[in-house]
Amino acid sequence: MSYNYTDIEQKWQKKWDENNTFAASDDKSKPKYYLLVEFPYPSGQGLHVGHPRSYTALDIVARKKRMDGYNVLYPMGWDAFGLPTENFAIKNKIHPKVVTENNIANFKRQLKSLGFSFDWTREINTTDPNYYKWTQWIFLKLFEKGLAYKQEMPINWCTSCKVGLANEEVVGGVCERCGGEVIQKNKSQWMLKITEYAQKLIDDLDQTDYIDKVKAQQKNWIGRSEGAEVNFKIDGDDNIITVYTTRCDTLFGATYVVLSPEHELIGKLKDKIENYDEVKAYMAEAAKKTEFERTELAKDKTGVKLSGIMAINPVNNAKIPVFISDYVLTTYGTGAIMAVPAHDTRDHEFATKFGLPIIEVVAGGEDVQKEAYTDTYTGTMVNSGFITGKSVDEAISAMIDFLEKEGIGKRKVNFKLRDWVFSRQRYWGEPIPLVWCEHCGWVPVDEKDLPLTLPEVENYEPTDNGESPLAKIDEWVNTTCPKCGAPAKRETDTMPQWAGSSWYFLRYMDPHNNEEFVSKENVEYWAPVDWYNGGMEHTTLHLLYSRFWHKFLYDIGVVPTAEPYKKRTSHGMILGENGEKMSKSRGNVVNPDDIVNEFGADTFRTYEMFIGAFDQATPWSTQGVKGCYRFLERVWALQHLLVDEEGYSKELESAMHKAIKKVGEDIERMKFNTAIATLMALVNDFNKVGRITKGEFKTFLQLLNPTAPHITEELWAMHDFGGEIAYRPWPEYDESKTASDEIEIVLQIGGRVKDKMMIPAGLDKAAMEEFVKASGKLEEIAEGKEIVKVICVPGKLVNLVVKG
RNA sequence: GCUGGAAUGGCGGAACUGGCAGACGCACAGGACUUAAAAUCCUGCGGGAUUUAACCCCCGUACCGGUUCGAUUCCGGUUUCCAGCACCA
Repeated sequence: MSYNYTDIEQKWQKKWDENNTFAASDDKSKPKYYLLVEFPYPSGQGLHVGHPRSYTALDIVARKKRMDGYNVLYPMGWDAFGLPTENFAIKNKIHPKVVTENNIANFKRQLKSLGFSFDWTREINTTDPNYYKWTQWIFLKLFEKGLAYKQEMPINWCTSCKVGLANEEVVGGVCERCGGEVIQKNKSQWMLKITEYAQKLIDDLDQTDYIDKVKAQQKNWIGRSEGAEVNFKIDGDDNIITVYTTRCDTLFGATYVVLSPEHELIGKLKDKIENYDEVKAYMAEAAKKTEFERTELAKDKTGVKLSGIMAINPVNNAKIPVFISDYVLTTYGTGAIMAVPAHDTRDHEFATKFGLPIIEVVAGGEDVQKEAYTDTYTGTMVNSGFITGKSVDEAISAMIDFLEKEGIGKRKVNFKLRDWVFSRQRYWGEPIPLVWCEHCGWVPVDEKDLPLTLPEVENYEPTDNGESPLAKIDEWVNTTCPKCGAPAKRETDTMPQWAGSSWYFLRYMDPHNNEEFVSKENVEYWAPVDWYNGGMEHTTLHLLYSRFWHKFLYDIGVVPTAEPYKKRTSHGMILGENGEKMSKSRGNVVNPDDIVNEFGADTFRTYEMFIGAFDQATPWSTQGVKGCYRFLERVWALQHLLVDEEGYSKELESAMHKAIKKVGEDIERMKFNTAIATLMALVNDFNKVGRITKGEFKTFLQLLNPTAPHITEELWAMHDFGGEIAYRPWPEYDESKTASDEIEIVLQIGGRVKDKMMIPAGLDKAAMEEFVKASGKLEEIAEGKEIVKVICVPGKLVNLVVKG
């Protein structure tokens, strides 16, 4: 009988489905293990081979953990709000809800065809009103605690999607999703105060077991810097310019001050600025540029001096000029800087262009008139009054003490992280459950009236004036104030796609609860997620947002842990066969359906794990898939070698124990490729020996089961080994049996292998040296040369140092 | 520029704490089976020198240097590539 993967796989998938084999148990007395993969956005393209890399990996871990006796939660759902669905709906005149349903059906079929052990009884969908009721509820809690606020501010506006974007969604000056041009546009937007959690989001990374690059990238994005704010008086005026600097030790070298073109002081000083027309023109010019243009044109510094305005350097009372320039960002620090051209490249460039003085205050560089000396942390202060002669570190703390004592400055920590723009002017998202009342202001919709559902509309096209499509539906917009009953209007913006995914891992713990977003009992049992795997592209978006929401929920006492995810790992991308990123335009996309049809799900899963190091990008190889198919065929053929004998045979006993240990450890370490290599080597061993005992076959099937569940269950059932592998404990190994009685060691001279010999296992260093010396081998390989030194490494080798 | 990571055969990749470099797979070559091909099975497979053959020898983990009895692994420096950030004061 040959290996008929299609029949086998359908048979077992049906069985698992009907029996809910992998539903997490409600038995809370068992130890739990919560594994999470990012739930997909059900796009029209269907599953990509990149999705199953993550799903298969944690499916293997899930199956292994079940065999280890854990109550495993491994759920799946749909992150289904979002622009592509809406755009498709508009183009094809189908309701987004219908598009979503169709896409989900297709995704689900594909996922099931791969035999993942998801708990489908807990499936969730962010667009389901029973789900987004709680997304809205959490938003209202944020609003209640003052963490959601509406503000008129310049936002990133995608001209193609006609929607505002969060900073995290703008990549290289263009829209992350569609690549369209992003401009700055003033709009009144709902914002979430993620900045309030900036410090905690950094600090609490210490409690987590995230891979280093994720931690590094999050810290980088939050961008903490320590420095000081310093006040500069304006000569003959009461206004003060406050600047932010990380290097207050260089204050004696500050020869001018620069304001961002949007700085509010410019308006206040209007009457005193002699060249206001010129200044105004520059401001207008800067406002027209997109943020991208401003940074792209960085090579050439531009700016205008505010004639008639002089600032006073507080440490030496020098009168210094004030400029506006777009190289100073309004959104960071105070929107104003003190310029130290001797020790900052940008300031140097600007000073050179405008003929401003350059004063060296840290010694050690070349000629600061020619080039800024920026590598200054080891230098000594010069030309710096009371801090002259101090090291940079000493100078910084001395200066901060001075500033605080004199009341002209203070220590200050800044973050690059900005508040989260939370409004979207689109239809296919969660309605923001707030009502605007002339008398009461923004009033939350009553909790009992949640969910506030999306109205049925004819037309969900975005409007050119930046209003949400919901704004056109009068009967929905016009309502009464929940507080005073007066006529009022609903907020018409919707939430961004990131809202639903910011807490979904909590809903899986209790997906059908109508009273609470999750019951206390369940969240206390299941939280936190033990292991979360997902793409690096979500590090600064989803991962940061969901940590923020979770921390908030922790602070209001509804979840028991400060961090949502204990461990976070990330898989590498699967590239096209040509080594390029897979994309439709490059024509190198591989469809999982084709692979499943031609080789089966078990082959697909095995190949995806064997393809290369899990955390690294690797090109797809159709030949490689065939190799994995051959392996499974050889596994199928093992039954012809089966002999009626329990236990392990003498010659393979050690190999079996080693394999159990290695495969188990490799799964924990995400070394799936070497776990499979071990199993392949084992099949080679069985063939070499020419027979396989029942004990060996059983153990082998169990070790392979997490990777290739269908074929292994089938072989197990065919040979009446009893029950199903999925419910059996993981095989045990005996450490003492992983070593053979005799081991081969290497004899070296000067680190070069000269010979090998067999010695008894388990000898300590002295005994080993004794044994090797007694064998006479050493003299033999030394070939008459004098042996100066003998280095013994137990169980490994003997190295000689010889003379002559 | 900053932060993180990587570089090993024709290819994907192994090598746990410094101890036999190239596991496992692919591709390729030769052989068996076959009328033939495919499939399958067996053998070989980093480079070089040498040889009837085997043994043996030399070089080799991006590059230069160091530490060590011994370095793919540790240290210093260089180059290239990938990812993220980027006028963040």
